[in-house]
Amino acid sequence: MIASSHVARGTIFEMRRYNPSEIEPRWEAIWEQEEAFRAVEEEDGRRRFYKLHMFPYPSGDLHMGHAEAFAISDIIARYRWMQGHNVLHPIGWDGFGLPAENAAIKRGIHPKEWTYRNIEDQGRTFRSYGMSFDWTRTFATCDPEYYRWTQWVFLKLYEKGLAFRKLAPANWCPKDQTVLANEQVIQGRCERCGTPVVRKDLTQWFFKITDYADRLLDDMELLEWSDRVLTLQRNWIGRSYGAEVTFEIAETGEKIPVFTTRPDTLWGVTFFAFAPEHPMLGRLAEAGGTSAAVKELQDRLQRIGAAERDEALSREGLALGVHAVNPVNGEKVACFVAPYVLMEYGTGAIMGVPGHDQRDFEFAREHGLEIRVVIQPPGQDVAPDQLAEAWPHEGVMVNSGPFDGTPSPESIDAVTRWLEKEGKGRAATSYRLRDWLISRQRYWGAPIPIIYCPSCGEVAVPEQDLPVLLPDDVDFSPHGESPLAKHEGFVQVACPRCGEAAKRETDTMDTFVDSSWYFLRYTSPHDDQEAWSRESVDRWLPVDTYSGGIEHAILHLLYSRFVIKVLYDLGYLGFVEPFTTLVNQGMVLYGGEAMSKTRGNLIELGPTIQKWGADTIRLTVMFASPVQDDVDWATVSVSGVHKWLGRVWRAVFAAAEAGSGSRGGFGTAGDGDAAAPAGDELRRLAHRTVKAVTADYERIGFNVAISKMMSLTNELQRALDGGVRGEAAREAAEKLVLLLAPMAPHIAEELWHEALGHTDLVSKAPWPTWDEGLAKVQEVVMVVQVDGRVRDRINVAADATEEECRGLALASQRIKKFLGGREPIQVIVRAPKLVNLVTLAD
RNA sequence: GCGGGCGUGGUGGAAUGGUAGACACGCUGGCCUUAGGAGCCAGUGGGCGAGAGCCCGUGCGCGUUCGAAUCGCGCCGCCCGCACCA
Repeated sequence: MIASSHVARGTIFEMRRYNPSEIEPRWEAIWEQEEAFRAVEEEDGRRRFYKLHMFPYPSGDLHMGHAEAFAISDIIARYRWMQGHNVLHPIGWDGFGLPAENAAIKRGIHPKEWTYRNIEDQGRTFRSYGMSFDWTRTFATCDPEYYRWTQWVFLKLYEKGLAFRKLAPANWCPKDQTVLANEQVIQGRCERCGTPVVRKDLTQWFFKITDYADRLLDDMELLEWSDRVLTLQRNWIGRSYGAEVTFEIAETGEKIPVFTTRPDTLWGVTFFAFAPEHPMLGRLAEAGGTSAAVKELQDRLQRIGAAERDEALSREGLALGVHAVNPVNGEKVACFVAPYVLMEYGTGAIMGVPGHDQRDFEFAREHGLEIRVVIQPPGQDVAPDQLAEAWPHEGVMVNSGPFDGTPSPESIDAVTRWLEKEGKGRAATSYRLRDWLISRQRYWGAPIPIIYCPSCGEVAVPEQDLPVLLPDDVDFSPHGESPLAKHEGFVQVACPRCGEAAKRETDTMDTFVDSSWYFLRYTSPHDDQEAWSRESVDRWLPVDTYSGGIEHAILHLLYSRFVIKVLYDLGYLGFVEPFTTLVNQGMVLYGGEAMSKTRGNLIELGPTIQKWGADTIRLTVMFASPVQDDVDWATVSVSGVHKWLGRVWRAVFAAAEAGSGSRGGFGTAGDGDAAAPAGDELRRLAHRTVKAVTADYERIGFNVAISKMMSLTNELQRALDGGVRGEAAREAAEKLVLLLAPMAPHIAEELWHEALGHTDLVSKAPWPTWDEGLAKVQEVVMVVQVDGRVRDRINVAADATEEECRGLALASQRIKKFLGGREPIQVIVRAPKLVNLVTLAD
């Protein structure tokens, strides 16, 4: 018994105005009191449904972007409750991260205080938005009770050899004396001070995600995600098939492999090039007598950023004075150092084929190197000096010794097999994906649980010593190394193995590590014995529907998939993909631009709810466009939706009153027979609407679902005005309220109790059903076409046969007029909707 | 350059290969009201017509089909991602 003051049927109805500011807080309090949306851990025969939305970053309060995203999540969760599922719909916060630190530096308050204050604000706004979260399971990733287990996950990867340190170039701002994440480098400059960023080599921690490249690609077939996101991930991993071919340096005898996707162009190699960071370069330059010039080039590159390097150096290069021997024909070609060769991809060295690669072509032109045609476009005979650009496409091999005449694409396999047989190379696969750099020289993150001992070396913090607590009293302004490095109490530690004085790792983890496993923790959020209970995780996971912004299409989703696969391999989980279905919502724009604080066009959610009510906002963002499309808040009509809710309010109260008097049954009119057919029609419409709207909920077509509910509202009111009374009116009103409940839960509860007199929560009420017979249309408008043009419309019974339709169409006076005596040469009948009379021969 | 997506009224958007523009916003006219960010009614793709109605119309072109916004091919334009990835 929840309703405090529901009005019994048959009493005098008091027609109140729709007043969301009075209704909404009341129902929010009731849901919370009743723990209406608490996921049930025990087995109770219901299907479990895990609805997750990407947890928010606690910077400031919620804005309209959150309004759109979380409305989708909440509607799905509430719909599943009404479908009789046991729903897990949790919320937490991605608490660590740079913005907290920067905001804190700017405002002079501690990141912790700033973060937890924002979490509190956001939580309050979520409640006033009517979110059906299970509030008993909430946490933030910056809680020590949480990051303890993030550190534990790190240790599991470390034990498996998947977390390791290596020297790697980082983005370094010389002014701020700090390492920057890629996202903080805007066009080669520091996002904060505008100083050009330089490369600096630092020893940093990585996760070996590259080991999982194939599985991350191949398991995509298990996912119901949009092609868009899957393609983004596929491109990001960037798997290429080809061959590794070993060249030999003529002067030193050193062997150096290169990766190529086009082994069929091997006879077109006219030069060889190394990346400027290639480790062999020093020795080769020495052998070639070019050490000074090479050193000068390397130093210059070191000083400038990656972006500038791309533009300024384009096809620059320097001959090393040594030669590489092409294994297929024994030719010696000149070796270069060239900045367009990347150390990070393949082997850091390339074979140069100017005839068939545009970059090699431009390089050859620049340096006066030979251009050779070894793949002839089909049916053509192109001489090298006729080439205006490289020919990277398919063709027939020429000037290629034993392979002359071999057509691509078979030529690639043929040459690869030959290389393997001759011991000159082998089939190989290369990836664009790099290992995941997780070190951050920052304060506000989870400390990496590693200790460096002078005797024992790198030692993992024992599990029972977790968490490695982040100290509060730290000077977190940037100084070029982690702020933790200056905190003696943190750094100094006894070696867990030998007890000697040792030092802690002072870098913290990338926040993407925190968010790569948080969805597991919701299943047992307060467990202080283990990160998650295997039993509980197996019950709830994988997530049934995961929703969130497209901006996380690559990093967060890829990292989570990777971590889950590792944990599966280690036996901690029983599934390989965390998120079965993914829904990406569009952005909320303002005047065609993304909302942002700096632009000053950020519409906050809290005040907007104050003004219109949560239900109106939820419906407005859902009605404005399909969920995956953007919404421009500058052009939406909040008042249109608000007015509709007013009509729903009045119609449902009126219907309840009209339905309370006579209980005579469906279609019975209170005042006269005239309304009986209208009541019958209303009833059919109600059933038809339930069927259609249910399908819309299933496919997440919320904008269309709303339009159908609007139509039902309009017809209900019209029917009431036309004198419809009794069950027909009441049933239509009930079904409307039930259909509306996931989207506008507050007004739905109020009407369910106050107008319709129920005592249970509509939020947990069974989803409305429909009668197929009633939902079926009785009479339809049949379109009669002559030669594909609509010439008449005839009302026919929905079950009219093909023969009946044909007869009606041919009997039509209008159609006779259009036929003008001609006999149709063909009659297409699609009973009962369409007849097409064809008179034209083609 | 490569990959993906998208082009429908003044606007947001509907439309299992079968009535294009549902449902709204906006606008126009009218009614009601002391008043209203209220309510109600009618109209609203373009052209022609007094009207019944006719013609045109989903970026452009070609095609498949009795029939195309929808399927295929070729353009044009816009958006997003990656970008010297060998």
